[in-house]
Amino acid sequence: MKYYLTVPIYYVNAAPHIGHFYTTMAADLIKRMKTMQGYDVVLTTGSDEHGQNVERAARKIGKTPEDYATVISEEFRQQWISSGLGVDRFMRTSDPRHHQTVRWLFDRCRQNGYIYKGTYTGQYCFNCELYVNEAGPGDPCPDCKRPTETITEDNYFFKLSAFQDKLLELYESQPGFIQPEIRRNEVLAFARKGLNDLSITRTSIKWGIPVPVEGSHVFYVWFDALITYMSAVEGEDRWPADLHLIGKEIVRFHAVYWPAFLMAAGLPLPKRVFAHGWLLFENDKMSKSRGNIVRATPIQKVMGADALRYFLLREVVFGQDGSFSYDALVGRYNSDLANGLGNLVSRTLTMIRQYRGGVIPPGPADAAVAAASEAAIAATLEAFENFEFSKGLDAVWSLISAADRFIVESAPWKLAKQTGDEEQAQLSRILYTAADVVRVVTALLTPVLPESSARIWEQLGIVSPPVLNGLAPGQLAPGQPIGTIQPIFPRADAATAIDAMRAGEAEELARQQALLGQAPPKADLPPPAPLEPPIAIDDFLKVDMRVGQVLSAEPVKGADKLLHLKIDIGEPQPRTIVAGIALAYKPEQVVGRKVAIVANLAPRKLRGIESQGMIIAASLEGGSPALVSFLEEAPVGARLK
RNA sequence: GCCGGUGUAGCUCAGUCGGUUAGAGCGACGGUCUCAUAAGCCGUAGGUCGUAGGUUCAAGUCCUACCGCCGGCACCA
Repeated sequence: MKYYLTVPIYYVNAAPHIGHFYTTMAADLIKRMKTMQGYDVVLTTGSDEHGQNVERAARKIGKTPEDYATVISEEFRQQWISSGLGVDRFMRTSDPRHHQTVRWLFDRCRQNGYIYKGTYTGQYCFNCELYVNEAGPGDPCPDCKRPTETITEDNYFFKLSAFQDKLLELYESQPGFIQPEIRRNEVLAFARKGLNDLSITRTSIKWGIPVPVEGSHVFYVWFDALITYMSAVEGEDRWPADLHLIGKEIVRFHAVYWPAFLMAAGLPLPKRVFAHGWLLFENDKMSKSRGNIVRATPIQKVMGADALRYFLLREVVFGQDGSFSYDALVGRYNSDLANGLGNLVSRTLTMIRQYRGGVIPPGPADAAVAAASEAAIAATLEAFENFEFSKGLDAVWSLISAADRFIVESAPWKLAKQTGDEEQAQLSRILYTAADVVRVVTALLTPVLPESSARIWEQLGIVSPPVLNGLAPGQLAPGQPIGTIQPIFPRADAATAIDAMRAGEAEELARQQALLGQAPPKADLPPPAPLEPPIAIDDFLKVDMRVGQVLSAEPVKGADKLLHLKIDIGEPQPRTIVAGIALAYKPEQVVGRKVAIVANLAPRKLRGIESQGMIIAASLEGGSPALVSFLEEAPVGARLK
């Protein structure tokens, strides 16, 4: 039985962070689970290396795109190795074998009549490498908001429009093709609206896969990157994939374009596309501009690789957005792993050592506990099969909790003080029951906690760990000696651990930035607005700017952006100024504050109030203002020049 | 603007086909055992189930409107 799953190949424009880790770790978990069920599993990922952004980033630090991409690609590969993630094939889009597969697929689509050559004139976003059909000259890109540029170029087009019906039929006939449901609804809505043909080549880019025959064209990113799923296993009889595991932001490419490409080429389609949600950092979207991206490595170093895996799978409902925070991580670790699992292992083994000389005593297991084990096994496996990892883990922990309760209720330490045969046999059964739960729990957790479960097997004295198929309570073999007892999850001091993670994070960030070139690529910052034409000093001096102090501020009725300000600039009467800063500043935040105003601006009525000047503020991303202020003492009325 | 999702304890979330007194974990507080990692176990507090209507013998659950948040599409800048 074969099982082929993929995670996206990652773009070398950024170094690996916890978001990349999340997807790949989930795939590793599925792989381990399938392997334990007897499948022959292959997991692929790789690096997406082409495109103008990479060209630019490389040039900025004086490297060729190849060299630059190689460094970052290697960084990703190392990340998976050091995190213990079982990536079997790693395909780089720059790999000649991949180029061959892309060109082969293109030829097949063309032979089947789904490729044609056309001319595109219109707006183009160089950052996203995206044609913006609807936009007019100068309009911003709908994705990244940078200005688009007008271009005219010859392209090859893919007849996506020809596949609307076939795709809809696919979604209908295979309801599980796109999961979860919410993503499926989106794709359905998108496809039902009608599909436009897709330009799949670019002449404006050099760094890419050359289109057959046409020297000056290279393939567009999505007619390149997706195909690594095939090129990675070329000649292995693996295609089609059983599962593409992706983030929700690339659903359309995987659920619409990709099956269409494959249909056009007459190739089998993947069985399933599963899109997980985003990882937020303390409830904010992680982004470079916020500077709140977190890396996996420092967390793993402090808390252990398994702790991070456990946290992400337990805390975040797979498929939905979820948030990561150091606090929550340490909390989960202490309450679930240390106090729960770790402590159960420890107390069970210690009693076996003390009361039974370190040898697993004979059973049978307590009937009620065995029933709880059986229920937990079924619930966990079913949940895992449906990728409901948090639910599955919940079921495991309810078994751990049942075992703790059983131990307290049967109080083996009291029986240990009694010498009667019946009491001693009873004690053996209790210890056996507890140890058997540890065995069941550890087997269920093996795909989730690979390192820790290996250590538990060792301490339990089990040489060949059980597989998931056929796992049942009461199968622990009595008579075997246990190993050396050591804490699996020592309790962590929150403050110390969090400090260590933050410090490690800062180091790791610096290391990654060095790899990417001294300054990290600024590609995601919009270019500053173009400068106004030069003016003479006299022109500037016509603008009379003064230091003012806000005396009062109140909202303007019927306008959510406006504040009605009274500002003292040293005149007998304070100025009335209506400023569009209400979204960024509450009235009480500006009262008393020194600001800079344009004092000789012609008055203007805003919402019925005459505004006698304007307040100076920097215009930030998204249009929100940042008021100018003074570090030194600036007397009211002083002129700015 | 259209479509979809969502709103339940301090936090994260369950809650089936409408059916007794709305649950769990974490956190807080109190008690208790001693095998265990200051762990475990028992208990307590904490809820106008977003708001307002409606259907019903009965509504967290179904319907309508509105509000908040998230997402998709369209639009605006």
